[in-house]
Amino acid sequence: MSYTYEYPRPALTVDCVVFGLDDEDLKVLLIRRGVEPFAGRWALPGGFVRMDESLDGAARRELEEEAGIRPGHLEQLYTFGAPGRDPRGRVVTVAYFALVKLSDHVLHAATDAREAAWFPVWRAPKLAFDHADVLAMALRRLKGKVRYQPIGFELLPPKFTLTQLQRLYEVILERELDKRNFRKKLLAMDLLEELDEVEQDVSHRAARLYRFDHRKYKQLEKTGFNFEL
Amino acid sequence: MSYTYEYPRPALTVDCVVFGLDDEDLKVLLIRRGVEPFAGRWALPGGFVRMDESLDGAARRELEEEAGIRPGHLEQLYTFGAPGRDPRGRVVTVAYFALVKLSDHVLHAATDAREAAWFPVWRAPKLAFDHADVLAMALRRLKGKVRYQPIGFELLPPKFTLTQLQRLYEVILERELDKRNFRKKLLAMDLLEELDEVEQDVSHRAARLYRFDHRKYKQLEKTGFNFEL
DNA sequence: CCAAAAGTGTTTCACTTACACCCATGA
DNA sequence: TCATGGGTGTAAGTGAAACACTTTTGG
Repeated sequence: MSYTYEYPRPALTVDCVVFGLDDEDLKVLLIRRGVEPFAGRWALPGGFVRMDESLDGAARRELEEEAGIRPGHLEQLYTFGAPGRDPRGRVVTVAYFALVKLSDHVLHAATDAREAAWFPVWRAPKLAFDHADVLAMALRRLKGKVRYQPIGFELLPPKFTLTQLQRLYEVILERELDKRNFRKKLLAMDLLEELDEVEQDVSHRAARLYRFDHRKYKQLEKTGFNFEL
Repeated sequence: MSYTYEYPRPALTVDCVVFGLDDEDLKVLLIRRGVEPFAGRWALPGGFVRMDESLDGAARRELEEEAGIRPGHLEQLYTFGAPGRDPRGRVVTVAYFALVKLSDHVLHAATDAREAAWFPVWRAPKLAFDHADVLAMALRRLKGKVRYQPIGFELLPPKFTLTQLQRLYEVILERELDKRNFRKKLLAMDLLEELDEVEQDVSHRAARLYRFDHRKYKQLEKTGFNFEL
């Protein structure tokens, strides 16, 4: 059936939804397009998949090239291939979903002459192509996954306070959580290493810092343990 | 940036993992390959995506063409694109995951001159390409999803007994469930319509038949109800 | 009357939820 | 000393899990 190779082929791209978190908001990384179609519009970082690289590899390369970002968590999200999604012709895109520690990634002005910026996810500008759909799906995935996999930590600095962690969940899940119950539950999991340090430069009692214990999590995972909210 | 279109493009296919359930086993639909590579080997049904059809559309078309199947549930699973996965060259495949009522799909011998058959998922033959990985991922997805979405019903006939339903979950989740707790929980959800009929032709007390109430589920979904196990 | 599966309730235990006050710190 | 967030425990309610016998039917 090698004649099948003579079929015309769609173009193949990857696009990445990269989330970050700061004191104000959950943020998403966008790039301003320089060329048609959608010149001037904001869009997800992404680009064409090369013949010799994996899909994950393409996603990582594009993030590095377009924004100098190496995400702490990267996973495939969904593949979008509706025939009309790119006005230039048939382009199928494999969308990825990534989390970064914003503190590590202050954008040092547009790596490859493009404009890159973080936008609050709930107030993103109008996006190019079907990227609004991609973003929406990524948010749904984040909201779902954060509850049963400890990926949220990839949005925080290595050392964080329980209040920061709680705020992370509140922002992502879009609801308030009870402080005492939250702390009880998380500490009971025994996945947070309690440090002998406190946050600095606050004008009130300084909170204790914790670190997520990846090693312990991997152990527990094997024994059938399930992280849950 | 339309020069990018001159990049060489990977070929794009879809492959489908179709599950069915009978009295013995959870089954997966396989097609025997007629040509190289992997001639004679069993593989997932699938084929090339046409320029004018959606990815879902391609999956449905291939299932129809290769096995005469119209699945009750079809969803995108994952996109596999490791550079070496097809010996002929770069082929990226969008994998789908489908459920059918086996009773509706007794295979009427190979629609397009190919051999198609149902295999027990835990005893599938050696598969072509990376299809074993695809199957493994589909199983993981099924196992996960069946617990929080009522898709299992797509594997059963429209009218079924609670015992059949329980067996379905036991087979998929690979563990035994307590009969009383199972019935209590499911009936409490109020999603099963109790019919005035019983199963036929059994040599013991006949069990009552139930029907899944899709309509009611859609209602409840809106009100924030969550199906769970 | 025997075999086979259908059908049915209660208790225990664990976890979730709701809820309010004192403490430590820096300004 | 005041403002700000940090940190803590208990009681009530809800849901999960464990568990065994009687009923119905056909052979």
